[in-house]
Amino acid sequence: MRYAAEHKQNTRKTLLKAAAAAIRVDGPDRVGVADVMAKAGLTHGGFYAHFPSKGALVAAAIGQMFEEREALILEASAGRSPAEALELYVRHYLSRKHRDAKHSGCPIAALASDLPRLEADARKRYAEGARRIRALIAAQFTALGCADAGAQADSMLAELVGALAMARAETDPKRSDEILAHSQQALRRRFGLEDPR
Amino acid sequence: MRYAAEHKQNTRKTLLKAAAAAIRVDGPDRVGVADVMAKAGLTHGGFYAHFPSKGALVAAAIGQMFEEREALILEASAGRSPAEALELYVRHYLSRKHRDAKHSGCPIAALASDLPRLEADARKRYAEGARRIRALIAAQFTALGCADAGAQADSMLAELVGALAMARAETDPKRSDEILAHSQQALRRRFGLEDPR
DNA sequence: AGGATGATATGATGATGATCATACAAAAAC
DNA sequence: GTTTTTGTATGATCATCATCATATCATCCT
Repeated sequence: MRYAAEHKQNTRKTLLKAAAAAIRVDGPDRVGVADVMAKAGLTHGGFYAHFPSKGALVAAAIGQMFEEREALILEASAGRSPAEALELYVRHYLSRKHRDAKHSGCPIAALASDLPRLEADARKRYAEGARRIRALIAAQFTALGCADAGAQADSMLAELVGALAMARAETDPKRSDEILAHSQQALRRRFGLEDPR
Repeated sequence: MRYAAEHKQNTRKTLLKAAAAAIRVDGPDRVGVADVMAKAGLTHGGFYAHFPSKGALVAAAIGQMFEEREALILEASAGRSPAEALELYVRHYLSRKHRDAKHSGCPIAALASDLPRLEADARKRYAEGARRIRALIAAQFTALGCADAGAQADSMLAELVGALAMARAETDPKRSDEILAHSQQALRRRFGLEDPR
């Protein structure tokens, strides 16, 4: 059937969003083409009208995740001082809510160990996305007058990603909370972020 | 054919080691039963004489990885002061060698994002292993006279794991080296570890 | 020596999943 | 109103993989 002019683009976007959510939760290997199509209310056959292969979908979905994330970060830091923005980022990143919202959280943490196994295209998108997020953090450090803003951003991001991943892997809820709290405390102290509570 | 009394146990151990290496490199989903058997010089059919299911193999292999790692850590810290042991651990963890040795490196980083997707058995083994490694680090902090050794260990481990995972995901070798170096520098400073060079 | 044992091999089964050829249906163009 | 056009659906194909039933065959035990 013939659809409105932008229909295909809309469908593509829907597929990307569905894939971005599913891949974060279940990983690139456990997510099937048919799953993604079904989540968009379609059947598996039409998939190849939108993407040349599953690998291309995975790569594009990774791009989508980072776009979503960047938009969220920019929105959250708008109109805030650098210190406030950083404090908010850390607080959200290491919250129970973020830990439990695997379908929409930070792609760096969600896919950290999957990445080295993916094909070149997907790896490139991920690396670029990670660099952009790192740049957003570094910009705040620069605004704070830090000399080595890039190094600070790398270190902060590493602890954020590691703590979130470990908290998600931990089976004991109390220990999981503790992991988040300990890194939150450490990050606040070492970057001089005030606790607004 | 009838084999020596401990032959089956030896084979089991061989399978576990092969699985432990393969799973770290390719992930639990991309590693097939036949792959593991082939790496042990056997054919796929005999697998179920050793493990009841693939899931059981994955869980046992995760246990194996942590055993290997703990032994390595204990060996490396034997006869060293707490500060020396911590410094060495950080230096090795964030080395290019560790980054590039995916088949034998720290399982926490290698499987971080796979874990939440595995079955309960595997998750338990991983969580226990992570707790034991954390305890080894915490013990060094305690020996150094730290009051909140557990919190310090959590924070250090988080940055180690995050930095290694991100360095492995990065496609640009220079940036990858930088990520390792920045976290190494940050960890040294904040925990007062001397650079022996 | 010869049968029993037990680890491994062979080969099959059923499920799942990526890919693709072809059919369809309805809006748009005339 | 008829003809194109073009997203989507149907159904098939081929590969991979976990699982398991059964066969093999060298050694141990009697």
